[in-house]
Amino acid sequence: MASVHTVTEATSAPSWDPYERGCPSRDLLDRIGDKWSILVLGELGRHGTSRFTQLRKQLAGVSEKMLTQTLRALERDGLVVRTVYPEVPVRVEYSLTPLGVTLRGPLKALTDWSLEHTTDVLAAREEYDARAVRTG
Amino acid sequence: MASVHTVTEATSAPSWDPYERGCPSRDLLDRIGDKWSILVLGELGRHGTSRFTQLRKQLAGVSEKMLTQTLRALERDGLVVRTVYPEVPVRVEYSLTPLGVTLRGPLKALTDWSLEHTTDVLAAREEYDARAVRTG
DNA sequence: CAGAATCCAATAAGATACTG
DNA sequence: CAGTATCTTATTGGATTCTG
Repeated sequence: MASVHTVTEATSAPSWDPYERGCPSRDLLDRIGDKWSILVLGELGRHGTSRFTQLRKQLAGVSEKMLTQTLRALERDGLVVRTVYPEVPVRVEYSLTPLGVTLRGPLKALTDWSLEHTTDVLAAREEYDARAVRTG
Repeated sequence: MASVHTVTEATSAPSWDPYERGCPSRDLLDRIGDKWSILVLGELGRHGTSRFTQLRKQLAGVSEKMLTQTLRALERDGLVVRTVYPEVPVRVEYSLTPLGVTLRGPLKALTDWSLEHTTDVLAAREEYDARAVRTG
């Protein structure tokens, strides 16, 4: 999966044309397709708002680094908003932007599908692997 | 971790439990989230059936290796079926399985979203980057 | 045609330590 | 708390060469 963007070279203009060939802009699909984005978006969609540490626990397994990167990327894409409360110690809350909310539907369709068809896929894998063993 | 796994060892049983914590099974999301799966699925969804070389052209940019890997993974997951016609030279056709067809809806929702909101995301990125520059 | 095999460069991911 | 910095390992992706 591609680039959780190495930021540093703020390429203002993308070199691809989102309209060419009706192509669904790999760039955007990559973002939601990366390792944690869907999960983060899902959590914020369900929870409404979460703090950094809270998210870390909910996503069980994500490292601080990855969570930060994912959150930053989502923020940059206008899907998530980061609010800092200058208390002591500082409190930071994340939630979906209106644009992020429009992604909830499509995302839910996807996670619903995965929940619904997990057993099918697992079965298919077992059969495939079994056949592979027999075939050599 | 023994570095002995050269991929080739058909990992029969996954070590995670898809039912724990109502988690939307990262394993499945990972599959469709990888670099080419969505595009391949999309092509097969639109086209109905495609041959290897045909797919390579339609996906413009995929290497043989990646296309093969993606196709194999999708086949293993029961989403794509591979049919070999023992002609000379051999002809191989790929198409969606019934299970794969059930993914069309969710996937279309996603690609439609990306088409619809590309400009929004692009605008958000520019603003974010502009602010980053000002902020330092 | 439709891959398989191999090698190598680029990225991503994770662990750990440190900070305002 | 909410990160940042740094280092190391693991995984990806692509180019190339070869084959039934």
